[in-house]
Amino acid sequence: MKSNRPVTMLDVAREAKVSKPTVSRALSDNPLVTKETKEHIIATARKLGYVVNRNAQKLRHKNTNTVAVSIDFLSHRQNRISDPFIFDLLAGISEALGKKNIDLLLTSPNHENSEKFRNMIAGREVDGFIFIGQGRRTDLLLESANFGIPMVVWGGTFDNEPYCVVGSDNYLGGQLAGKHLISKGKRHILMVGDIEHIEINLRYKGLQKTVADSSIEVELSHLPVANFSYDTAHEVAAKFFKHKSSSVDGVFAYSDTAAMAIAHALLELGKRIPEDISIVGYNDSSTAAVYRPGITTIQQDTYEAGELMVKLLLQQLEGKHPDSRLISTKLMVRES
Amino acid sequence: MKSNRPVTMLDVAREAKVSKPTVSRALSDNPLVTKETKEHIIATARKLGYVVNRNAQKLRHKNTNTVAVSIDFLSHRQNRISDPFIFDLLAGISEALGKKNIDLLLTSPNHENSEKFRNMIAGREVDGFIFIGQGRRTDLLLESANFGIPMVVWGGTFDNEPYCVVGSDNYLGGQLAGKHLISKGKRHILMVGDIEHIEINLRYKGLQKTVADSSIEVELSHLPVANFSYDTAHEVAAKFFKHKSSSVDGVFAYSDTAAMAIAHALLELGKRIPEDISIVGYNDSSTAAVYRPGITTIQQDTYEAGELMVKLLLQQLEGKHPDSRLISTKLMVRES
DNA sequence: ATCGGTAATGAAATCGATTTCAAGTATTTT
DNA sequence: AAAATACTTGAAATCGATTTCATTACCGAT
Repeated sequence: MKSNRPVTMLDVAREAKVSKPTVSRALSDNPLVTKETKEHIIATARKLGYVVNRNAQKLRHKNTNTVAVSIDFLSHRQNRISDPFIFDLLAGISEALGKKNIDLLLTSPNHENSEKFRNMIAGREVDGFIFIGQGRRTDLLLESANFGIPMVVWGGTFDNEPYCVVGSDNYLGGQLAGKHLISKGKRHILMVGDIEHIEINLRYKGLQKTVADSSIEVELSHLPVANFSYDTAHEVAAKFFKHKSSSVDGVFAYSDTAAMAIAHALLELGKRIPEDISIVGYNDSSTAAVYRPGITTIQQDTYEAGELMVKLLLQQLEGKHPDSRLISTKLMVRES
Repeated sequence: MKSNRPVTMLDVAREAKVSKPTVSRALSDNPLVTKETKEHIIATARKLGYVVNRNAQKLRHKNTNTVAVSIDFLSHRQNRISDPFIFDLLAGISEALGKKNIDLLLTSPNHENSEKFRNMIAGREVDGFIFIGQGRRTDLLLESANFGIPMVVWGGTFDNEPYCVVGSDNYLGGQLAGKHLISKGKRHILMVGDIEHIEINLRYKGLQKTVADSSIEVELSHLPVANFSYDTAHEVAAKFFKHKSSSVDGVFAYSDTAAMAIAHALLELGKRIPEDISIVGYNDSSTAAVYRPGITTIQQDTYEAGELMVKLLLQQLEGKHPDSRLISTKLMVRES
């Protein structure tokens, strides 16, 4: 006549002929309890199949042991060819949290305001937030920061941002791309992307520096592209290279998707890659590897990124105010 | 002299000069409370910035209102070119749960056993599980099912699986691929993939049926590939098409990644796509769209999949035992 | 033999909500 | 006017753990 009521700590206490507090202490390995009673209690707990009720525990402990990761899936659905990079980042965060035994609550932003985030903190659902892939909603991020929500954001750092940002070292990325192209003998580099965009601007600055420091004379020009889609990049590149019989022999694109689109356009115009024009992308998205020609790109260590974001968030939970940080980037050389 | 203690229901009760239960009822829109007191209470709650403590609520309610989604990120890290499809699926699930106001806890399997899953259920952390992208760990899934964990699995259905599976309609997918190739005038179709694999086997059966039903005479053969990576598929295809000067003019590959690898190999051998050989992939991963030539593939509605998985899980939580289900698939025609 | 100190345990309070049940008030019925 | 019936409300119990504080038992020191 087994009842369906879940096994509670009291059940274990009764069975082991001790009191509730002793069971609690034994299971949390408190030194107050003798080794013998501890073992006995652990054994009976296992025998009864006891599992601690996390909600009761959290209520009493007042800790949530949970971090929210916010991804804007809706905006991602809209442009389907968005970076699988976000997924890699999520994997890195998941692993880092898992190692510390912290739960990961996956959430999407409320599209009106940041009240949802505030409520999740106030309602003791989560201790803090990691925001990835929502560069376009800085309003929500600023609101959240104003509420005093512990948070780390993936993206570009701008001066004095009111929250902690972790992002790619865009400046270094630009330098790496420049050095690579120059070392391949390219003498006229075209930067494709909107340099009003903070992250891309930093890459451009890095590229500029490398060109300026080069012992060889290298020309640098720039082609702005407003929109992030494959098609737009393809169109802009096709137009640019068709009309101008330019001397450009190296391209640094704002993303791998753009790099592929540009490669596509160039091949259609009969150019050879990399003999005539060499292309470097950004992100090392999984697409870059299987594309033909393989896209040379700037790779970011998503594992390191996840670890770092989690670390910085935990520091905030301890009351610290860590600065924004950059993660290392490196060049991934492929055919292009 | 503002205290830092969080605002509780008792604070609201005192401020509004009513009792705790009345506040509780007012906030949950219980008809027992008069409209006036309700409004008054809601107003003071807002004034004090009160947010219900979810842990206390869950403890008392005994519901968790949370579903776990398990993805094996580690195995994904290993083969980097794994389907971004998993990400799309996750997005679909996230949206479906969000609509029903259910929290999504993202978790990874314990690599030894399924005890972690059991504890999450017993510890009232989550009500049930959705498993995606871990077809290779059926042992964990079976263990979990034996524990009586409410669960839905993404993948291939096999007869009498002891848990609820949602997957692509592989048989229909095979038929669609076959019809497409035949309509493009192809007369010798090669199925590439391991037909011991349940899902791929179903696609093969669908393809066979279509070939058999065709008014035109069509030859069908099969090339097994053990491993799921790009490189293996490329190698196997290169060898096959180099040695055999075969009559194959249509290929149905087990995935988009394989389709691209095969296309790659064929182009290297000087074949034209689709003039000489036409290729159909599977999954409509984001790579398939940007690849050149664009890969014709079988698309699955991930939005629908997410909705369905959530629906079936909720049915289980109501004590029902829904059958496994297939989601609709359709042909996405591109250049290949 | 008494005292002080330490080690191990348990009774009761607590975390912050919800629910049960009793009680009070207002309204209608006879 | 008394009784029966609704409506509202609140006191106390409850969910399942942890923590505080008091208590007991045992040891060595005086």
